[in-house]
Amino acid sequence: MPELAEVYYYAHRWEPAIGETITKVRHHPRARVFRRLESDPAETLTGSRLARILTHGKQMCFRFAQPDSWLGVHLGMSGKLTLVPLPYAPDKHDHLVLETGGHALVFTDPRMFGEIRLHAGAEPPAWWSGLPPECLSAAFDQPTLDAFLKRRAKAPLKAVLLMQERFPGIGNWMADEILWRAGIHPATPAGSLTPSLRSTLFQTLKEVCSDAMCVIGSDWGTPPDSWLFNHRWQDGGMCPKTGARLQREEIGGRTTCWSPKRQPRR
DNA sequence: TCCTATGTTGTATG
DNA sequence: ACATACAACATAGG
Repeated sequence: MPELAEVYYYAHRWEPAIGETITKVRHHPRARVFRRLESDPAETLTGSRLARILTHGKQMCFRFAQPDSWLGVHLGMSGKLTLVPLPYAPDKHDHLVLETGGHALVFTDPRMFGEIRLHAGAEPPAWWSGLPPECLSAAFDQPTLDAFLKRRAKAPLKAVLLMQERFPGIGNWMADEILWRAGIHPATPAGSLTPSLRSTLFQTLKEVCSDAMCVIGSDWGTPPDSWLFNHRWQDGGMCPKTGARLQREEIGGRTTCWSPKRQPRR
């Protein structure tokens, strides 16, 4: 489900538990979400204190102290985090439940495309320290974008924007929103953009990321109808800019929505 | 019953 | 080695 801003939103559902100590850990070790686990959650986290909440694109990291450890969470397609009062009876798809004195911190994910990772020790694990620059950081600049578009020259832009190695946090709806605002057809080969369109794409990408963080980031706000967001989900939607019917088709392996008038195929 | 779903990874192919 | 395309993963809901 979640992209950049939704990930931030869900990560901070656990905020009230900062400073609290984990008294009990419940999990189903055989669930797919634990496929790359490198240490046992109960042994590693019990008695340890939640110190910090961090997010990076679609990745989350919860820092625990005394002893030090790193809990990674990826929500996949259907994952969520919630914080509920105790006592709490775990639901069918609650794969990890951390209990403190007052709260249950719950990771739930019916489809199990999400993932839980865990690393014990003071040094950050590679799965956290090796992430690419965030889209909203200064290190993500125009030359960075240009170089990547050149390397992925023949792939459709829609597929390229979904690559987390360069665009951490961008998902299906954000990619469509970016291309729609930029007026670029999603099937356009990444290497074929003029310098002027590359500049437009860069600015639009930053804008969509920052708008998403403002609207969804801390509370859950629904994006306004002036975005493509509210019109792209099902057949029959209308473009809020042109008033014409939106088109939907699979591009880059994902359902893609665009406005033919604004985003002409070249 | 059939289709879809805000994601990533492994594998095949060029 | 690199880039691209696609099946596979598992479940719920329309």
